[in-house]
Amino acid sequence: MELSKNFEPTAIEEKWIKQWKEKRYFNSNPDNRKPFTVVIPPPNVTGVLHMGHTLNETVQDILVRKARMSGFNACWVPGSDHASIATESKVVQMLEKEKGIKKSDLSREEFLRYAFEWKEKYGGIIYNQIERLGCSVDWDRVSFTMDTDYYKAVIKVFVDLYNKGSIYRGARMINWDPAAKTALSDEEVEYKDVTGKLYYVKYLIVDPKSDPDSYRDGPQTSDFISIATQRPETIMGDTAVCVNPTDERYAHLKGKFVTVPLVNRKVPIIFDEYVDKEFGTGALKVTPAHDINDYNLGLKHNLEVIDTLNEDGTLSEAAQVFVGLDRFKARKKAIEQLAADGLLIKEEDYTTRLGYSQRSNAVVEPRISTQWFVKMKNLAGPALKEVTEGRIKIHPGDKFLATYKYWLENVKDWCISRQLWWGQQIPAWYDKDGKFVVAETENKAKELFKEQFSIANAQLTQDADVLDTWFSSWLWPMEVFKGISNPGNDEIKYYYPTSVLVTGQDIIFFWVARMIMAGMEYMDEKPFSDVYFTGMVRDKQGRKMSKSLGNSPDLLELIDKYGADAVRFGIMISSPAGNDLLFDDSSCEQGRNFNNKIWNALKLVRLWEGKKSDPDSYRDGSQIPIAIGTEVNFAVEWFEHRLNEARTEVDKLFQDFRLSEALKTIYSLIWDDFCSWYLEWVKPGFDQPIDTAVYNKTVSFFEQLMQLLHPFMPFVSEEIYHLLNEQTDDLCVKQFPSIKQIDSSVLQQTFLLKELITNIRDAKNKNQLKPKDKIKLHIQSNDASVYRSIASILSKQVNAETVNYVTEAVANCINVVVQKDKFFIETENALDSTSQKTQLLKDLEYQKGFLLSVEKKLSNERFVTNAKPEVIDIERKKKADAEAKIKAIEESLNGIG
RNA sequence: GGGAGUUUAGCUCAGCUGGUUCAGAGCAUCUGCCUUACAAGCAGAGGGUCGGCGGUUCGAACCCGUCAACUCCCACCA
Repeated sequence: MELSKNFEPTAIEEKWIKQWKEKRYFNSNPDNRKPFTVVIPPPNVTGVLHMGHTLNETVQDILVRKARMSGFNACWVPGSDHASIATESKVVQMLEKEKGIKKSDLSREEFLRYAFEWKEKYGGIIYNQIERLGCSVDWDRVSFTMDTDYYKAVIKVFVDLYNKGSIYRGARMINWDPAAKTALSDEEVEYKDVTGKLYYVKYLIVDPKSDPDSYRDGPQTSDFISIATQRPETIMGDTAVCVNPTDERYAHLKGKFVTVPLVNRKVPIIFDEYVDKEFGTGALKVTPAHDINDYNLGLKHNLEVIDTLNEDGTLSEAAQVFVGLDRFKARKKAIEQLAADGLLIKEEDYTTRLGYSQRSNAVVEPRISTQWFVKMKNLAGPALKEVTEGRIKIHPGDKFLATYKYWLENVKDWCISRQLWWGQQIPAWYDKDGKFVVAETENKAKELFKEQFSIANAQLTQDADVLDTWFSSWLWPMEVFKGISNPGNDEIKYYYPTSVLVTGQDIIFFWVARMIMAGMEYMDEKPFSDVYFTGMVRDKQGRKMSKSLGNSPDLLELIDKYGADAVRFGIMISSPAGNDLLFDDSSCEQGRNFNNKIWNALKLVRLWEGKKSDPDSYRDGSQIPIAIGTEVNFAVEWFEHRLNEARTEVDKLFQDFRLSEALKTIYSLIWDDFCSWYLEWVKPGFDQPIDTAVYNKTVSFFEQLMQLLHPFMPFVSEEIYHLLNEQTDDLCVKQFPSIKQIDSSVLQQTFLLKELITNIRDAKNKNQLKPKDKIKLHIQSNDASVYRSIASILSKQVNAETVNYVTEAVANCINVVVQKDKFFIETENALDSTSQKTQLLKDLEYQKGFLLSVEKKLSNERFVTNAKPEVIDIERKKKADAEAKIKAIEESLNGIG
């Protein structure tokens, strides 16, 4: 078969995706092997994979493939998350844009029908991307957080936690998203610094003494108190003004009242330590309905709560003015009005942190509302212990342990109800009087009404709200194996706990911590043993990748351009664990080049196939026949050793989750050791045959290299594996052979050989000799035997016609000193003895300087007494070597004259 | 305001328990090569007082202190 010039990934990827799938290699069922389980962090069903996903998926696939090839029953569960709020807002948008339908015009059932349609249509996109990337997931196990059983499991957990007293319903101040018109959890709020204005407003003081009983209507004094606020539009909800009790500026105001501007309500001046005397004017307007601190103050001082906002962020009737206006428009109006009333003192620029809804990006409004909450304190304890006591290991550990601990130790209750339709509807049932029970079904609820309230045949309506999407995804590692809906089944027993969770550090609280809580609560066992946090993917300039910046490359386009292997390579090569990585197309290019390098090595080896000296003698390549020339034997032995050494190293790196290091190790093993050294060493001369045993051995090495590379670059490795030889198996399920530690005697000689080749080539180059210019090489050494096994390779690599041993200097030659021995390069070209001399002198100077530093160290008494004996021995050896080399160089210099 | 992390060649990063033939790799740059697997390649070269200062040590990129810059997380100051 004719091999193409370069590696062409597209058709090859398609072929292997299909074959792997047909042969069901990635489908897992419980058996006698140890499981290696990974559950995918379910991407949002409506999304596309961005580079962050690409990184996570690639890391998972590498771990899973490695495990599968190492004797484990590897099971990687794919799936997606219904992503309640994110999806619902997309569906709402789509309905308005494409069909002109408003959500409010639809019934819940109708809306959900559209939402499911949408999910079917767009949910497939991410699965296609996962497949194209080469992810070895078990497609029979696709899970979705709104699957029927999954839905039931979520409801079951809600009911159970409620019955245990861990879920409660109550009115609290929560984060309200006025765009999505739903409550949010604390974690769904993102704070950003914004420059706003601080407005100083006059609150006129009312003296009630004139008429204590009707102070509210009492005369206003011209005296006022100045109050700084960022939110003049909430003035109408003010129910007090608060100052610090120790603030002497305001001591005279005890018992007095102020008039709230715009609405002329009289409210008391209260005193509380909470107020910072130094900030603003030292006086605070208290708006219990619209600020968490004010709310707490209100509770403490028993203040009235006036909610002046509607759920969509417009002003409500209670505001009395600007009713129906959006809060930001109302702010403008309020400022204008205050100025007109002569109550606006001044405004100044001010930087503050505002909370934004993670999903709708609307400014979050603190709002009092009745919601469902999970008590977190009890759940947090075991989850904290699993990590602090080391049963769950976080990688990289030191960085995230502290964050994790802090959050769990200070965890607040979790608001889980959302005023949405897309999600699991809360299983609470109300009668017309507002009495309610929590039950999995309506019938069960009716029974409970009978039991608890002695009401038979109550007319019940279900709570309209759905659950936070994370309230379903925290069950993910259990419920993908039906561990909640069908507890104790064979699969959950086999696959749980999973092996490693690979995810972004941004969802450590949203998801990781809560999964551990749920796992401890429902399985009494951690959900995974290791957590590997990948960093955030940024662009070259260090900016976060985002749609709005347009700096996030399209995964499928990247794959089309470079190939999936190259993309995987590109994202892994510069991806230190836990650190952010700056992604750039050029690293994919490097991956593509690597593909070609391998491809070309394949072409070389395939060329040899027809040139085997004795085609039938060896098939298995397990032994080297005696007949092989020593030089080749040497190369084979060396590479065998090198391969095993690298494999040991790679295994160690895998254990530490240092995957990009592992990839670098393999990259350099293939490119440098295999292609640059080994293949050159065993390459037969032009038109020469290659020894069959060496050929077989080379193929075997190549196969092993591809196996080592396979987890990282599955397509090219599988393809090459099959092109190297007729195979009876596929690489993706081929088990790694055990690593033999080879006690190699050739290592010293390899160093020598490499150094010789490099130095002699360099010397030729510096003397204007082309690589193909023939030379005669004379070696002057006390121990010629060390050169015996490498002389043949050496002569070939430096293009020496002859290699012989001499006892004294040879005249008119290029002089090279390597280690302790002298080499004389005889050539027909004219030589420039000056440049040679310069070269040798430079080398001599360096060696002398080096010797000096070593001697200085060794003559330092305190070094000799304090340093470890091994270290001293090393220094002594350095000294001896340097002295020998200096001697050799000096002799060479004398020879040149 | 609290906490964590980062700072090594133009860029992205290695450098594990402190020991100068370790100051490295890959990109990028420059110079030479279409040498019969590979120009998406090969052979070379330049480039860093390891953020600043101080300390511990016989010896520090590595340990300690301090300062600076950047990044992230957490927190209710109008």
